[in-house]
Amino acid sequence: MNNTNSLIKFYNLLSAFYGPQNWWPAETPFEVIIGAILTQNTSWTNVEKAIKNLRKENLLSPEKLRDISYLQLSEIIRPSGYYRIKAQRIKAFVNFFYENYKGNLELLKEQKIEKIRFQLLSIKGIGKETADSILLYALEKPIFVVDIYTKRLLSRHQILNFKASYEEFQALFHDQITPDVQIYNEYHALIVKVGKDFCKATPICKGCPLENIS
DNA sequence: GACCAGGCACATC
DNA sequence: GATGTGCATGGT
Repeated sequence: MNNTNSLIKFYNLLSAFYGPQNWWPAETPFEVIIGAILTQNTSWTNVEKAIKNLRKENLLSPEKLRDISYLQLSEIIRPSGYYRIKAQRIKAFVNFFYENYKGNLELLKEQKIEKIRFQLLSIKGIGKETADSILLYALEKPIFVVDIYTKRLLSRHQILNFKASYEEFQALFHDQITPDVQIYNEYHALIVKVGKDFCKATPICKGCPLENIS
């Protein structure tokens, strides 16, 4: 199969099989950012417990997270795992957010995508996937999010070696799919969905909508 | 009890 | 640049 067409074919098959994913599962863009940090190497069900705790304590705002102590925050997000380090990371983001943008998402959103990405990556605890998740799902910028499922899926379909760089995976999507926030949103969500169903660390290819491709 | 989950930073070679 | 390790809870 021609790789130029395969990513589009994958998308069409996944979209037909699963339908709309309605991502990101959050009530506000700010909540997306917090969720993006909490879900690092962590199952979403655990993140949900932490988000639920935050909501119960009415902490899902920049001001509240700025003012709460690190120790209290870490206990509240404990169910998400890595809770001490994640509390630091949330604090680091919120500090950056106030120092540079007064805690105002609209101000952040006005900036150029390259500038935002560079600034996010300079925050300790925010790497490429988290930065791109924030850009796409919270700030609605057309950038593709590469995650473990993306690497498994494309490597298993012989499109790219699993050990290829984040940028190489991302470039495939950017080159082969016209940048579009809604399409990138849906595609990444579909990859996570099919990944959870079929493309785990030990894959189950039987029944996968992409089972018979290439 | 082992394995896995929507990463990242840091040490070492 | 590549590889190894710590970080941690909760579901299967």
